[in-house]
Amino acid sequence: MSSIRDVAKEAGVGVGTVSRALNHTGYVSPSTRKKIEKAAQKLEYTPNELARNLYRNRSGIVGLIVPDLDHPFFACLARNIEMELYRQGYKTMICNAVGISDREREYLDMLERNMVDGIITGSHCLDGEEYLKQKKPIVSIDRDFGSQIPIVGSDHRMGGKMAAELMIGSHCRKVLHISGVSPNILANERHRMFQQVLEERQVEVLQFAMDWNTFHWDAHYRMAQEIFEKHPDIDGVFSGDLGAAACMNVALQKGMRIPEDICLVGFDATSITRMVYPCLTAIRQNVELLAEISVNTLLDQVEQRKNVPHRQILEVDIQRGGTTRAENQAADL
Amino acid sequence: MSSIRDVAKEAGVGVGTVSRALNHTGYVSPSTRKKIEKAAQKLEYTPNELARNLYRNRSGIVGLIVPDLDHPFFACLARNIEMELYRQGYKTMICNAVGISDREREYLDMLERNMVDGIITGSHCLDGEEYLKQKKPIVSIDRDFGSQIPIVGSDHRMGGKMAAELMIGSHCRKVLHISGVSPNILANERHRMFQQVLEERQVEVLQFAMDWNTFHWDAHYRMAQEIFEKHPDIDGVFSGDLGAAACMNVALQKGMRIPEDICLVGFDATSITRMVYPCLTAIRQNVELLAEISVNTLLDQVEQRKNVPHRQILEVDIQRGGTTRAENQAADL
DNA sequence: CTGTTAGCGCATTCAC
DNA sequence: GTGAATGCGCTAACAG
Repeated sequence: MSSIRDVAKEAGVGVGTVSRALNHTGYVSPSTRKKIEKAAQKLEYTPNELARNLYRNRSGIVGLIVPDLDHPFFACLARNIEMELYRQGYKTMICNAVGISDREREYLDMLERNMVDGIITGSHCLDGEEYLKQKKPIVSIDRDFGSQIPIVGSDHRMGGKMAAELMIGSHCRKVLHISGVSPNILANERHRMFQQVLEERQVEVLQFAMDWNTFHWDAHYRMAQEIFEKHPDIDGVFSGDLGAAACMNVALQKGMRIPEDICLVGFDATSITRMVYPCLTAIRQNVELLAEISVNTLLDQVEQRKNVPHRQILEVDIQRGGTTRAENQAADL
Repeated sequence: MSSIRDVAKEAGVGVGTVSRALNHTGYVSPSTRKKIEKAAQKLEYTPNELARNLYRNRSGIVGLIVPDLDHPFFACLARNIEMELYRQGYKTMICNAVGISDREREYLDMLERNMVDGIITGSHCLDGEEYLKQKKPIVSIDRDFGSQIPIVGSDHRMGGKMAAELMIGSHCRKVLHISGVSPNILANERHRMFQQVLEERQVEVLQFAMDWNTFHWDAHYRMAQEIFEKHPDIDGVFSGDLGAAACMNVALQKGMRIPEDICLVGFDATSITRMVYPCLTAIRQNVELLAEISVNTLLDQVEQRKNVPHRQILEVDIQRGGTTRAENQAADL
């Protein structure tokens, strides 16, 4: 671990010159530059990022908090965010919150400790207050923490409407609606809208609340079993991809035909919707754009490039699969 | 951003005392401790991790390189590794390599720059040489870089054998075997073994090579379509979960019955094998243990706790699903 | 164009 | 018990 000093000594110059030469900042004569580069090479000099960070008081790291990495939507989101951050010269530190609010809090602490330059959070365990205390940049995905923290998310309202219309177009009469329960998240608008549109058309809607912090498959599967035990007569399901896939699995197991006996619509349109057979009809979130905008909104603040809007809502669209009927499509959006 | 100096001034003591008091290291009288704590609270002092890192010459961050976060196996692995690292007081910096060897290389650079204390790599793009140059701790998952770098992985040999016996037990006569191509990875033993066992029993095996660095669903799906076009008469498929699921999807689409017309066995047994219907029979890797051992092997080096074994191979087991026949199970393992 | 100096914030000697 | 001094490795300002 040779330092810049060793290089300076080896090249017979001052440390400042070495710094300028190696960073291509400021003037340095071609001849001394050569000497320095040679010395650096000889000593296998590599700059110490830790020292640089201290001086600059920034780490070039962005914290990303997700509820669970092992969930198709968040895995995909994390991937895209990581790539966009990388493209812009930042590293991603990841935090799997899995319903442990302590972990979320500790990540916020890292903000104050200058460990990370900013945070993008897709988790919702912690009280809004904890977030509002922060002075460094934060971007929230899908949850509204109030005017202080920029939020970016999908148009859940439209998503709920689209899903409802898919149900109507499929002639469903009794649909089950699985929703999480968490305050101030955009997803709530989707749930409200879905129910409203269907009830206007006299379609019965059964609500099924799922613990918001449950993300793994087995829990979804057990839930699906419970659902069909309690409500064997439903003819439609709207849920996150995982919930819809689980219901589909149980329905098939019970010998139900899709979409004749039951229609299913997922939300997110992650790749799992295309793995199951028939492919799951789903409302698609634009994850790539979500990632890009989250990152830019954060970095605009970190680098003080410009002011950021408080709220950015992205369009959603329909991924048609084989779990809804195509006839009589609702065209009056 | 008040520093330890401000606190010292506020409390009317020296910086050294503040440091000792706040870190609970060394003696400090109860009365001055009180003063210091009060001052710290008043100034909202938070230690600057960046400065600490420089002094200690370590960051407490471990780099994790995966081919693609948006792949069920690696997402799950990353999740478990992150949690184990967290449990042991480390943060995880994630790198999605997606076949871009530059990114992998840059991560290795971060090692030398003291940005991360060690690396766990599950990616395979880069030449082994690049890795061998490193002096700081590295742990490889599934790829053998030679005696310098510890490797941890699953017993692919046994996995291949188990899969072969599942095929035999299902009376397959012509199975398609999808394998990636990459040198020095443990998975190669699985491929070799699978073929060997089947050929000993006069079962025909068609090899299908897939680009190792392709991980997303659509590519797998297209591959599956190509496979059934070229080989409509196969009655068995062995592949990674994604490949098996894709083949299953296409087979169902073609009206084939499972497992009567075609049997499928996946490798990894990620949650997607339980999403599809019927559930996919698969050889399970013990991801939790894989994560735990990788982390411990790395940290044993980072913290110089003890010497680590060069090679650690974990058992695999069978997750029985509905895509193979249960009769005539091979019991002679 | 280049060398010297002064911190970035902290933790650890070592005298007192 | 405690304070002052030293340095982790680097960069930027300032004289030369």
